[in-house]
Amino acid sequence: MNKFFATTPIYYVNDVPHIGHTYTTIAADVLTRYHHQKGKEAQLLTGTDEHGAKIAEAAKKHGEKPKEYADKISQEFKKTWDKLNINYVRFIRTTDEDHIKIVQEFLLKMYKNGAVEEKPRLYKGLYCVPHEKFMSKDELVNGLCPDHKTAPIDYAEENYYFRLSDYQQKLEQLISEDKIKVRPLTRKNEVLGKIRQGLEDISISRANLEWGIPLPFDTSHTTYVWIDALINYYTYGSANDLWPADLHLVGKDILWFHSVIWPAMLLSIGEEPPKEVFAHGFFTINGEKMSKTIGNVIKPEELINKYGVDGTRYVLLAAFPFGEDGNFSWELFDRLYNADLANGLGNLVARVARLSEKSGLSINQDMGEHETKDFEEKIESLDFSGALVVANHYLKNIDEKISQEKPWEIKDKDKLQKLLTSYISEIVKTVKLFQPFLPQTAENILSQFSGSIKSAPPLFPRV
RNA sequence: CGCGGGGUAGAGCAGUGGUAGCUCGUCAGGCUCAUAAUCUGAAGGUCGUUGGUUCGAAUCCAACCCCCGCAACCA
Repeated sequence: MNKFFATTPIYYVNDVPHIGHTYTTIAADVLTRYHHQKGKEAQLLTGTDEHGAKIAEAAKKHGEKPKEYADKISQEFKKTWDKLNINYVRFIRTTDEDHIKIVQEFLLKMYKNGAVEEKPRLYKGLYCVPHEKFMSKDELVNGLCPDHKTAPIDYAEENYYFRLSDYQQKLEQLISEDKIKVRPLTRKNEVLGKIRQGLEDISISRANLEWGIPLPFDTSHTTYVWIDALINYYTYGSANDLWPADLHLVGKDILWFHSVIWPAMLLSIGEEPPKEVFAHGFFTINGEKMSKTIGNVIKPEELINKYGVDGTRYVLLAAFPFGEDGNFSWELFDRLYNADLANGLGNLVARVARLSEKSGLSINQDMGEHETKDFEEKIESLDFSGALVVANHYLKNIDEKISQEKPWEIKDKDKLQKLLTSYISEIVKTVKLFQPFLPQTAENILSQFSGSIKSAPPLFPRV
């Protein structure tokens, strides 16, 4: 029980990383680091999702093979996470050999257990390629897909179906009893409501698409990309004795796949469903939906350039309650960065370091840790912004105490050093709370406050 | 009548029956160790609207208005 296995979604390589991917990944990393700090064997899995018609098409447009194209974009994600100090245990790709093998084993089990219909069904209809799904006539506007403004193609193909409807009762029970914890609660209710409206069997294969994993029981079909993608968690988890996953962190758009379809797939092969699925909110950008068409997509580099790696990690999680939508604006993020990091933590460290340096203080003892249930409860329920409010209160208290005690007026060296040591003790304890959020900064501060203390350049220059 | 969430100070939020709170911003004052920082204090809200229950409602009930999610390039 002493493990914590968390996942981010694996990101689809039709798009380079943006603030949304970054948000999910940082949250997952913070939580994993927190559990690690608590002494658990905590592991974070992330990666990229690379199959499907959309990728095949995008590659073609660039005059590349799908794999070459996927390699390139996948690399972008990996580079971004490395830059952001994401401590993943593995960067999994759906084109990895072990994944392909596990997908095939998984599907074969499903098939043998009768969870997949023996024969494919013929499906005729209008197919929207960018959507990768069939569309009904009344979804179309003037014969075009309302989202993509393209005409769907007449299409008939045979698909294998997963008997999802068989799991309706079981899923309803597991979710309502929190055996599969779906969070936040509003999402749980939403999912339950939708389940009660009835589950339909779903297609899990494509007949005319080469860029995918062949079905083990009918190699003329490839695995539908979503099915392939979900299994990634199990590819790593099962091979490393980590299953079931403790947490799938997802965006609210893909909650259904993770809380319903994926658990049903696992049940169909006799495996345990994930313990928790948490869906966080989305960003709007200055009040508008973030979209490539509007062109208001925020890239992680823009954030890093302005706030630094730790600043970016902090500001994203501190800005809004996790789980709800938040409206991004540079003004808001600037304010938050200046108030909490530059004026708060950064300045406090600077003022105490300077006073300590002047008095020739040297620290050689372990400062211990805060006992703070409040903080723990918040972070363990993924209330990151709430947890940070708690941590910032500690800092505020130290600032107040310094202003009251006026150490700069104290001439008696022993008395002064005793005071300073008490400040440092409080700072160090608090910094440990910040550590999962600000791993590099925390390390810097901890080393600055051990041994003979020196002033240092600002940790967080004002923006 | 598909299901659900929400509307509280300039901003972001907390507050589920008992004199409206937090963080930021604004204004005034103090301090000088510090990143024009920090500390103290103040201003600022008829808690979406209307009606009801109650000794008492942001909090319960009803109706209405407005935003949003499930529901559609995408986290």
